[in-house]
Amino acid sequence: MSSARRAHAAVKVTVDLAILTVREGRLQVLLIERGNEPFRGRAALPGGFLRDGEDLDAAARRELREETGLDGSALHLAQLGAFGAPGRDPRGRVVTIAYLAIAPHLPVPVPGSDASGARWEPVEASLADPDRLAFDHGDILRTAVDRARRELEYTTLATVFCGETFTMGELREIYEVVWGVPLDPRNFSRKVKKTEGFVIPSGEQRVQETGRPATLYRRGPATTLYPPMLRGADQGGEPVGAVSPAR
Amino acid sequence: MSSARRAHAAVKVTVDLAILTVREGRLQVLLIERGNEPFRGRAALPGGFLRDGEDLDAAARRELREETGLDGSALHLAQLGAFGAPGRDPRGRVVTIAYLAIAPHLPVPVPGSDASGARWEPVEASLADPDRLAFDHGDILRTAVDRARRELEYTTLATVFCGETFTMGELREIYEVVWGVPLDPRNFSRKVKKTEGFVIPSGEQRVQETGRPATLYRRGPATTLYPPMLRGADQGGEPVGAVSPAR
DNA sequence: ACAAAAGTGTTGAATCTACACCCATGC
DNA sequence: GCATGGGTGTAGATTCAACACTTTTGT
Repeated sequence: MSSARRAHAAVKVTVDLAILTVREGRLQVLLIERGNEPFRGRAALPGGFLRDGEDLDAAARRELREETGLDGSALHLAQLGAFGAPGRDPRGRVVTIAYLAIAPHLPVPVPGSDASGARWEPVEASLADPDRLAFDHGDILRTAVDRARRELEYTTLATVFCGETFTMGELREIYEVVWGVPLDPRNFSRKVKKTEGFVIPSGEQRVQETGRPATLYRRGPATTLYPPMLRGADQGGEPVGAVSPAR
Repeated sequence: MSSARRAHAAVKVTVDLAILTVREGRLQVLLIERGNEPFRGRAALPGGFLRDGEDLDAAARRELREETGLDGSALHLAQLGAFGAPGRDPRGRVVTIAYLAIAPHLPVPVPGSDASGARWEPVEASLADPDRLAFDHGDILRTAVDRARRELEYTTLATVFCGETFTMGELREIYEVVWGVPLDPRNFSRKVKKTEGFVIPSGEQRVQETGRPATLYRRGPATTLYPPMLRGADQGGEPVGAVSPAR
């Protein structure tokens, strides 16, 4: 217990974004290099302070646009939760609202970026060293990846990793990369097609470098998957965000 | 777009709790009657301001204790997310971090309560009128109930609704009440027992008012359920907290 | 022809659902 | 005995996992 105990702590609120994509066969996250103190020169998730009169979701979309040039209305954007440990920001008491954004396989590093250097990096690299990212961004990223993995099971989230149209193989690659397990192409295809509203055939085909041309699909109207896509047992992890032992 | 647009909005942070239990065959939420403005006399979720140097989770546990007399370490407590729409609190800019707490079937209203009147109320009643609860607490409660329903499927959350020991019938009642669907007692029992680590027999029995005595169980070590408990198709709802159309 | 990727069919194992049936208690 | 809830057995439908096999392209 610290001694300071005035009620109504003076708090600043930031919004931070874990923007994930699948590139080069790996799950990658968009990082910026911090141009200012604290943590100057360190890699960090893009984000910034909440403005007066601004909604949280709007702030997330604005930061997305300012720092990456991406259009928030086209991306999946969902709140992950609040991170507010007292010592997480050396400037003072700062609570951040973390967001998970999913980007389709994008051109490259990112156009119109505000920050010194924005780049994609494989999440394993970012998570390998707990102090690789500024603040508690390692924790946030871990939460984001967990969430993305989980949501692939029960929702159609995987389709937003893909472009406007995509092949069954591309969609399957999303699952394989995010989950880190190989899936049977035959059974995968069958299951996706059988799940009502998951994907709809666009009527066109795409010629591959090799092999038979693949049917192109686009997102269907469904958001939740029933039955869910399975990735086998275990997976561990707390029930989503449990705080107390509760056991 | 509002005109005020200084960066670094001055914000206060509160913590609000949606405390759920199953009582009298219904899913109920703990409400207090507000003793101060704004919304004086209106029903609201318990909560209060974050203090200096205090962790978010610690604040949630403190409010739980202060306002309800419950011991946070014994309850399931998990963050739901942040709610921060600009107009949600007439006192100014207040972002709240909402928590979901699950309480076992408790004695009654609640001992040692701080607030004028704390009471349990069926969630349908609280949600029937969008303005029944103060602030945006209706939204928060809806999110909490959705989350609880979802977590019953994939986690052992149901056991924390029960006391230290419980019968299969009591555990089943949790599912039936929270989901609002009847379940087959025979299949339910079999499935729970087959899921490793969900429950463990305590070796004792409880004599009922009527019928054969029931075996008493206590929580097992598992936190996630595989395979999950199923409640049939649909359910609808956005993919958990999607913000943008993303479609 | 051959490699490579897209797809279809099939089969055995596991699971879900529904329900018949037995067990143990209070009245 | 009989009502009531706890609990086991079992059969048919559905789903899953694994893999043989066919289709369609580029080289």
